[in-house]
Amino acid sequence: MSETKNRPYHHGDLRRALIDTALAMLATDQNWTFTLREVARRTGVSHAAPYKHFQDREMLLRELARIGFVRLGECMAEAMSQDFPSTRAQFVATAQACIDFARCNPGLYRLMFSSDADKTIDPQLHDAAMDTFAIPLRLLEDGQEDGSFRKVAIRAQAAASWAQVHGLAMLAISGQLLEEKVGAEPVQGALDVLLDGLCCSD
Amino acid sequence: MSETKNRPYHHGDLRRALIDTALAMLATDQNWTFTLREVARRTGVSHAAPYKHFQDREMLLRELARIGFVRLGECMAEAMSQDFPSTRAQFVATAQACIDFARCNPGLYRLMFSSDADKTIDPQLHDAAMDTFAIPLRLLEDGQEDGSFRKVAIRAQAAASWAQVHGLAMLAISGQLLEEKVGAEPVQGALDVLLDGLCCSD
DNA sequence: AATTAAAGTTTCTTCTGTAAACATGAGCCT
DNA sequence: AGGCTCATGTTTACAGAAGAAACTTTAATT
Repeated sequence: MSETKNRPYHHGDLRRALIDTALAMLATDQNWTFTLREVARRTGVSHAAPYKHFQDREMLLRELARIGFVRLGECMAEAMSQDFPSTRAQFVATAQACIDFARCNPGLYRLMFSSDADKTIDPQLHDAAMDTFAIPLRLLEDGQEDGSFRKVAIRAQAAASWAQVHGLAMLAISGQLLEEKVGAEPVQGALDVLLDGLCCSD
Repeated sequence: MSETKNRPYHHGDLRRALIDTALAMLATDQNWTFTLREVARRTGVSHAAPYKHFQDREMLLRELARIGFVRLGECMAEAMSQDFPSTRAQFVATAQACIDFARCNPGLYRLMFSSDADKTIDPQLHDAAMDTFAIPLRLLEDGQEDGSFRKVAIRAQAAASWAQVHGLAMLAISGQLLEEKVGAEPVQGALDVLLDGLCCSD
């Protein structure tokens, strides 16, 4: 009760506080159906105060998504920067990092790729997403360089890799990669399929 | 003005009419932010009438998603059932059918995989989705049988294939598979990567 | 010390979802 | 035919939300 009343009129960093509250609600509920008023209430501020920092509810959601992309990028960059016996192992570890991130933050991950995180109307969000996508791209380039990966159009390889990893992440958080459905080590197995190919080429 | 007033009290098939209106709005706006009242208004019916057919707004959305899965299944089944020189070509055509469906119905496709189409609380939706997923699964089984595809755990292969196709569809409708970004024939290229593998095995 | 502008609050309007009570009419039973 | 009944409509009511506008507080600048 010590700070119930003697809170100063000005919050100090309400923008950040609102973001933190919203991220917490997103993590708790695993959805972003919360209202802006509820966020304001939990932050202990009037329902109109958020509008001083965010044009509307959707702008807050896009900021949450942007933060999500930054964090995802950090996770993948960290996983990628360790020592590996092969580029292949490095690829798997980086992919696993993305999928783990989705598993730990399903709500946030869904938001990042939902239509509420429209990258065409928010340059900052767009850039954050692009920066994150650039991380695995470097891995592919290095892999082609050192002979680990086939030398085909890097763009196609990147699209395929990203589609695969993102697709697995989405399947994972929809509960469709459970052991009983898909065997043990489902992600490893699926990544092996991508790495070795579907066809019998040999 | 001929039928403005002399509409009968009972609609006849309001449930279907509401679904049609909602599908049309989804197709026009490419999002499902429409309100239930607006759907009712456009269907020419009072704002409470929909509740006689749908428990709440989310239930209508799940029904739209269910219809989406049925239609997607039809598209893939049709593409798959044609004559092909190889199982590989059949696989590509089926994948393309899914991605084309997403391109033609981006709003609906997004809804189908959004958290508003929660398969864990709607058995009918869950079943429709499973029926659709089963279609490419048969293709993989046949491909393993006839020696076109590697004989690895079918579940892992299915997960990888589905992840790849769904991932590409999502990238496509996010405008991230444009020629200038990803080269010509981006989908074909990405699918080739999956089919042949990322690694230099040969 | 006075002024200003950013960051809060209060108040108000318009909308939504949803519940409850009421109205209509199509189909069935006699 | 006459009347019941129930699914399917409508009307009315209400709580809560978005967002605009006008007002208040306080930190910072001059």
